[in-house]
Amino acid sequence: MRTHTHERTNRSSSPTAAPVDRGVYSISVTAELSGVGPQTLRLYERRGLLDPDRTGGGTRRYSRDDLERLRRITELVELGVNLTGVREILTLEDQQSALRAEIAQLSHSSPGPSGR
Amino acid sequence: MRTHTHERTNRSSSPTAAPVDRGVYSISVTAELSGVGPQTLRLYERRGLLDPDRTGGGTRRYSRDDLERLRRITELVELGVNLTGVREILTLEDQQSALRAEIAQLSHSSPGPSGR
DNA sequence: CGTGTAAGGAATTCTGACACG
DNA sequence: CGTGTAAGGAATTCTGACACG
Repeated sequence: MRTHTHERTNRSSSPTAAPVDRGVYSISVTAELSGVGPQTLRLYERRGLLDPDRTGGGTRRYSRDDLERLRRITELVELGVNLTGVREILTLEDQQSALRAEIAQLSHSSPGPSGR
Repeated sequence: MRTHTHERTNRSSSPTAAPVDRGVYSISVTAELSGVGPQTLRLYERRGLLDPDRTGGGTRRYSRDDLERLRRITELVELGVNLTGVREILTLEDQQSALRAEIAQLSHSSPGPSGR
């Protein structure tokens, strides 16, 4: 997981997870940036892989975070994983990063034997 | 037809992972116990989902652990995950149990705020 | 530009059959 | 009983097209 936030960042208030990552890209821009096609993006959403924001009018707004997630989806699909599998994997990976964060915090007080 | 073996007889010596779990079931017995069919078991192996022991003559020997893993595989396949996805998921789940074990050990010295 | 749904080609998963030890 | 491989039906994934706001 790489964070490429150069400028344009949120050094405003919260330093950790940024809920400031509002959706800004339309479906057509997202399709162009990702190479994934609008219909496919809608399909991913119906399958529970993505959940972009919506404007009051119902238009999808994809965030930077959504784009990163989409990159991972594309990776897995190219690997040959079907959409149901991708959904499970993303869930597991989300859990994993939570677990790793917990370990990092616990290690703060007592440095462990550096697993892995 | 699912067999709910609630026996859970593993009170031998080591309480955690038992490397004593030698392969004992032939492919036909494993097929019968799991309802998975011999050709499918071989396919799972080629796809990297299972890696049963082999006798000197090359005959597969499935362990209790393999059976448990197979149950999980069946679960995921029935859920609609394809075999490539199942492989990735099993890898992630193996990593997860390692991470959880690490957390459990770290928590021994300093009890955390009960995550999850 | 956005929304959604129904049709069809390409690829995948799995089984039953074959040949052999 | 075990080993392996090639053939074919069923289901899935994705795209281009349609109709509409």
